[in-house]
Amino acid sequence: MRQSSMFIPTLREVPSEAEAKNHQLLLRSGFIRQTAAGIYTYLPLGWRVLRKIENIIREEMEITGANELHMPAMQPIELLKSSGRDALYGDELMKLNDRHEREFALGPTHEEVITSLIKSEVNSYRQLPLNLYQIQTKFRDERRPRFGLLRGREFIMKDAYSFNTDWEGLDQTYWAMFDAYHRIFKRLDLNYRSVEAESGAIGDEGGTHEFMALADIGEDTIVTCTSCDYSANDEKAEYKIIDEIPTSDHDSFVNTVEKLYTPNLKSIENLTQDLNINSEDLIKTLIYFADGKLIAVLVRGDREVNEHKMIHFLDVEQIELADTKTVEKATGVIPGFVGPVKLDVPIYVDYEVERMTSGICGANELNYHLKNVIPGRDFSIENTGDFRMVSQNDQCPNCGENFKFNKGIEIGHVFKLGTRYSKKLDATFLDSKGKEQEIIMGCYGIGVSRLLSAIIEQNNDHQGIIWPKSTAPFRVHIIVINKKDITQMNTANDLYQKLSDIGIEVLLDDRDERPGVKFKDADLIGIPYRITIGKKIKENIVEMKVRQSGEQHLIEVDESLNNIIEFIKN
RNA sequence: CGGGACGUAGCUCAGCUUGGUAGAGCACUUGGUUUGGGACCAAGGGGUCGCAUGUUCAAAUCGUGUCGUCCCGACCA
Repeated sequence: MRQSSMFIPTLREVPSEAEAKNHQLLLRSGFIRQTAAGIYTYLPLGWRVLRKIENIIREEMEITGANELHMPAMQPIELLKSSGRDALYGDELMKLNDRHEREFALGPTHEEVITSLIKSEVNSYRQLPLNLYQIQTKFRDERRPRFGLLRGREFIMKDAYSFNTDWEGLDQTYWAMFDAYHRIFKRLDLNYRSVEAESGAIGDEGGTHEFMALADIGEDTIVTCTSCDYSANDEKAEYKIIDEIPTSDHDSFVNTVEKLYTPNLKSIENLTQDLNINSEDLIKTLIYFADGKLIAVLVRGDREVNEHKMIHFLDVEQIELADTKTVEKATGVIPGFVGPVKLDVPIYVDYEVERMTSGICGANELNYHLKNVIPGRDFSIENTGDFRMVSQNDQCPNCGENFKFNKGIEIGHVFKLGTRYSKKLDATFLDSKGKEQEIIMGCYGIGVSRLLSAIIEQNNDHQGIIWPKSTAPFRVHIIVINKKDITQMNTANDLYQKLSDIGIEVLLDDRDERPGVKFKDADLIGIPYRITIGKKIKENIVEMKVRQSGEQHLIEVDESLNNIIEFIKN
């Protein structure tokens, strides 16, 4: 491709709308432009890279036996109602009406569409298993679109759906897809991890893994063991439960409960400072709505509640922190002074609190806390479990070694759905004995447009993007220093033609620009190999520079083709 | 959805405090000189200052509202 005829609007300055590195570079190097918050146009270079990513995905999907199809972005709302997901997604669904005032939604994913298709087309176990996928635009009206392509409201996703007759079959498909994802992300040269995960609004019945590209900008935290191969999203992460919880308040268990005057000390921080105590000696009481019902969750003062663990333990759909008014009504006091003693709300006690010898908690009375409160004696420890987030000092649940924490960008997610959707949509088949069974499903997503951001986030320097070979928009960038110099231009054209003939993608900078401009743009765009044709052409020499390492080579024109090919191959 | 910031030329920003006919750099057009790391000279084009409304003789500037964009948090694949 000749650069003079390609639309690559590079920017000298960083647009004020972009904060994240990958977003700045995508805009500056002319890969994307913003149309609205979280909605982008992919310019020629950006689209080229997206197609490369898609093709790698396609190749690996075909290996697993998945077939590509294409579903509509627009879905009748009834379809989403049938699974209950219209309510679950709520305002995140992009809705619209047709001329007959029929309501539609722009698909956030396609479980319902494909399940209803399979329901009408598949009747027999002989037609299964099936694995179908598409690469398509998805819509989610995010509360807060962020970081360019990382969290968009319109984005490109590869979504696959598998249909099996039994759980063993699903297991096979699931791990085949899991392996395919590893191959895909390796081919994309990403630094990533696969982790145990929570399933969110998609839902699962048999487990789920996420694939996380490591990056400080990532919105998720992943926990990995420093010794064994345990790794999990911190939403999911477990830890080794320790029986002995030391409490600094040693002799308190012999004492009776004592009331403390704590005016305006609402936060853990206030309390620890003012009373000169450790946050580990505090019992934090949080009032939640669990599917509309009020509950109280107790964790140690230095811990955070893990709402996902609560959802699983209580077997509910949703859990949400109660507002101040509700808390006041239920406990008689505002948040900050709530405690478990004589509390008229079901109490769920984290293991760690259960093991405390005694603690300090809210008194359910304004400006008062209670001291020497003993779990089991002063409040019920009937319902106990692991209800908290992991922390830096926790140990691996498998081997007991220390954890390492990283930030990650979720680039892929695989789910064992089981019968979650087939049950609700009544997608069944007749087994070999003529008995009606629900189809066992799995689904598998990759955030395609998000990958563009993730790759750049991991591959850049102060000059611009450094594309890995697998996804670079072109393999070689030829720069002609002076296009009016006939020898330079002829050599460039010749080399361009020869490389193109053997299938190497070349961008030829034949623009009438000064050398500095061309060099800056080349570094910004980040094509792996740059060949400069300039004044050394008089000595029959061209230059090659590797974007990644910065190393340079002088090459004789006559040998250039072979040398370049030799070099590019590795 | 809570908190905060910003909106002036295609881009980056100044002007606003103290109201008085809208600026710079880059980009763009034309001509010329240049050509190995974002050139130089000369001459140009381009903005109802996000929108609405109020105050005022007069609003980019002050007030109110609204829309948009970004950041932090909450939430979420």
